[in-house]
Amino acid sequence: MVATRWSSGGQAGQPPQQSGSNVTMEFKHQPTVTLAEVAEAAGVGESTVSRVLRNHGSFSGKTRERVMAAVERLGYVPNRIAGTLASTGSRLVAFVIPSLSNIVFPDVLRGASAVLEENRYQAVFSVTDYDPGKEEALAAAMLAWRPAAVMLAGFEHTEGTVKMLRASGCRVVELLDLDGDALDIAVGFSNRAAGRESAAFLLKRGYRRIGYVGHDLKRDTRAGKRFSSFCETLDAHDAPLVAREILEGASSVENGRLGLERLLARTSDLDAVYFSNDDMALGGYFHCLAEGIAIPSKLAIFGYNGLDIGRAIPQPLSTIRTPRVATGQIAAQLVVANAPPQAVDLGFELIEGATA
Amino acid sequence: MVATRWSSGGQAGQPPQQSGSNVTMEFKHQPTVTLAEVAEAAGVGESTVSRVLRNHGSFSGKTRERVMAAVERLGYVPNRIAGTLASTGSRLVAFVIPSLSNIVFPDVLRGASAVLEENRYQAVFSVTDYDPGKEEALAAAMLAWRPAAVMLAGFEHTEGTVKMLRASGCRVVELLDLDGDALDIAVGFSNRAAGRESAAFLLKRGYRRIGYVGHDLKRDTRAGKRFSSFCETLDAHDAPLVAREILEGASSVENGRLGLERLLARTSDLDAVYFSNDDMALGGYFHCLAEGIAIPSKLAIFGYNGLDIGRAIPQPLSTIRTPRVATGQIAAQLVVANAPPQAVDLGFELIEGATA
DNA sequence: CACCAAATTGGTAGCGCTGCCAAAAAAACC
DNA sequence: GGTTTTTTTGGCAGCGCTACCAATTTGGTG
Repeated sequence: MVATRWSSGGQAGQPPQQSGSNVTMEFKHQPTVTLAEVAEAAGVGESTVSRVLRNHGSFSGKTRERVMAAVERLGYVPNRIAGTLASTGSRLVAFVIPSLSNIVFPDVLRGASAVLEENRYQAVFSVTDYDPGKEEALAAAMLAWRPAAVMLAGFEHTEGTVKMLRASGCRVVELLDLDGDALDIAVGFSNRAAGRESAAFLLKRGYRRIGYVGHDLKRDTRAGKRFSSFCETLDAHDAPLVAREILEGASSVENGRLGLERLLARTSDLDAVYFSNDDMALGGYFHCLAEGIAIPSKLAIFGYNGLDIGRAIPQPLSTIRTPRVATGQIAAQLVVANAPPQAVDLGFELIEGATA
Repeated sequence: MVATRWSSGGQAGQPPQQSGSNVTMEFKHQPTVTLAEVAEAAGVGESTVSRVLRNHGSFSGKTRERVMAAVERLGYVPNRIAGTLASTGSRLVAFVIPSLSNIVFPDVLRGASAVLEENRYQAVFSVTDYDPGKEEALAAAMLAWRPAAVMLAGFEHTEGTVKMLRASGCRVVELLDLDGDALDIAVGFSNRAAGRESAAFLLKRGYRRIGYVGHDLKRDTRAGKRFSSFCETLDAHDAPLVAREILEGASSVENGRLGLERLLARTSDLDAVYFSNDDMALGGYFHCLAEGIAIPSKLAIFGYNGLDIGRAIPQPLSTIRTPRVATGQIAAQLVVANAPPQAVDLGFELIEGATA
């Protein structure tokens, strides 16, 4: 694998080049049409226009027509900033997520975004990189937009974050975890149960010398919960974890591959390895493919997440499939409906696959 | 691969269950602290508080302390909705993206989000599902938030979208494409060049009987551009495309696998296959693994995107690596700097890999 | 045609903050 | 000490819209 060359003119990081065209175009905001102007043009009052546009309150058919005509003619676009300020409660929903590299979060956003768009809500987001301090800062910044709800990953937040969210008066949804006390609404599944069932499955299949390959557990606390209950279950069945390899940094296929390589270098007689998630597990799978390690006869592999790609490899990956998109959907539905505080358990599905 | 059971209490899709706890908690917005209250508490004027908080204009050290103390004591959180309305120009940046399933877009968001957060901008997004009509509707909804900029994928938009964006007066950034006329700013690379170079590479390697497996081209116009210039290049070298298999729906590993299977069923004597992207190519790769088709001696595989996973499989995938994160970063930087209209070519990198 | 209820409509006070301007206080200077 | 500058301050008019309320029109009734 060789990087041959960079192509097509510009190089990344170079000062941007300008296209030949219109360099002197608009730079500042041009005067924008307001509700008052529409009202004037339509020959009606401001509140009437507002009512027509929101289809709220009563107005006659011909008033409606005149207003819509004026809106069309002037190219009016309502200003939701002003609307939100004037009314009570915004239609913004804030997502404070750990990462966009881990497909889990785009999946959640995808589910939520579909529901929110249908209900004319707007999603805003920021990324914490799994840093609780950054989470606090970003949550604070989010609250400044007075969202209808803030959605966060899991239950582990700084005191400051919790205090702020409590005081904010907006809905709080904690996602993808159920092992802990919810601030308001929680939607997800139990990571402890997932760890437990993964262990139980491997034991049931007769594996006894089990190892673990994972990524940074202090940051990804949900992975940490899976791992600890996985170990507890092994202990309870008298087959304690034989070896572990924890890699710095985020989960990735490459880290999974590297992790398994290192683990086996130290402890070669394992019969199964539990990975912190499917990305890592795929790395392990590829390592075995490349090294000619027979799966699952020589070594079994078990992941977590149930990514689609796990079903497309020659031997379907044994894993636990989590309802990530549904988590986003349900969370959004509850927010839209202003549902009472509750914890919703979406469960998960154990996929037996062919690797364990 | 068998789905054994759903676990841990709840079932997905079932009516949400309530946790035993506090069902009667807060439902409506609690009174929130305003700037005026802080001013009162600190014994200064409103504008003074505003100046201190934004660190703008002048004020004495002790005034600053008193204000900050009051802010702390009351737990004041500035209201950016009001702030934005009162000032000129918002710090919202709107992303109207085709998909969150295709990793390309989370990658772009990731790059952009980092830069935006540093500059105290806020990202908002919505997802079009590659539907130009939906793009128009969502762009309109976005403009209602009076963003500083709207970021879209590519150049193919409806007339209505273009008109609206032009009239909006806000900055427009078109991402991931360079083959067309930009409305304002464009950041990306040439998909046509990518298609051309992919073809040139395969030809240079001596492949002559080349096929294509792709996903829905009408929707993903950038993939369409790559494909058409790929074909033109083959034609120009007297080795026209031998066969193609276009699958409905989004790109996925499974579709790639299925596509190659179908393609080979019809045309078995190909020596190389070009895929619409790496997801599809990985599917093809796995198909070959499963069927024992030797790569690249019996069949070569070439992708597009340069996903990390392509480097972790036993034979690194031959592909073109695109600067997705950088695209987001540069785009965000240009917006933050209010740069003049321009087209920035970030180029791409051809990875020779081991599959072609 | 007078009279009352229902359906429409317009006026206007904010929503919480910023930007401008003039007033007040502090510092510098003669 | 008296000015002139410079630095700090507070007041207040909006930003564009919604919510409330009162005014007006419409429609029906007796």
